[in-house]
Amino acid sequence: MSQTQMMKGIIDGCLLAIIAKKECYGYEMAESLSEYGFDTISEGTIYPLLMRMQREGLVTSVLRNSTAGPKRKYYSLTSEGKQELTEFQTRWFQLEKCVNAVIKEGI
Amino acid sequence: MSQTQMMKGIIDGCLLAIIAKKECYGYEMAESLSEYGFDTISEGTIYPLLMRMQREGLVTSVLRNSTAGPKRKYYSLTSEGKQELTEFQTRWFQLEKCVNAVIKEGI
DNA sequence: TCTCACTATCTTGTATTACAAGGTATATAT
DNA sequence: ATATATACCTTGTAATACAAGATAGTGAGA
Repeated sequence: MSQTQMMKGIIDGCLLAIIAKKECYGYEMAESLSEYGFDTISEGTIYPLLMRMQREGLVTSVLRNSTAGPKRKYYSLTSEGKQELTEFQTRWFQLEKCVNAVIKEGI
Repeated sequence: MSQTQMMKGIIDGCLLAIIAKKECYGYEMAESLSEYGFDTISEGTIYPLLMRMQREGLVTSVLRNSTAGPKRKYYSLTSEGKQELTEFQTRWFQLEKCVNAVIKEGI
């Protein structure tokens, strides 16, 4: 069992939460997740997720010039994305409650 | 994004926690997880996980007669299993902290 | 008796996931 | 020139959770 496996399905929601705070690009999100305390999350994980969420209509993107490298693809939430974030938060709090119940209490 | 995806990698640890409380068999663990508030977790999920964890030396099993159906395969934690449970708890609390930070706070 | 419901385990096939590894390309500093 | 940091993307792989279904024992009621 690895930290990796425990992450499954949760990174998506965290990316939505990060984008909700401010318009943001993939490379920046990877750094942001590290600052929040996550183990380094590969760009090979993040970029496909962003592309899938765009395909699903949860986010939109625009290219903007950077002063320090190639163009950045900035993502924003759509209204569907905002709704999905809300639903993710609900699922997360539910999961948190259940796992803590199993871990901490006796039957 | 589904509840399903968010579960990935977490069920293992919850099973270890349930077995730690008392010797337990697969079918019973499925019911137990429901009582803890989890959405129904398929037996097609649980049995392969138990078999994998046995293969990895985290649990052992014994067959015992049942008064109400076929024999039950009761699982117990090995010392490796106990250690893995401890490590799972550490990883879980870390994950919990990080996800809540992303969801709740601004940068 | 026979059939239904419940108990209990396991297998097969599928979609999805996270990632390592590597490729491509731009900008700045040395 | 070349190195470093920035920035995006693709390919191939191992693992995951599950739906669906196979198999089988037990007990209750028609």
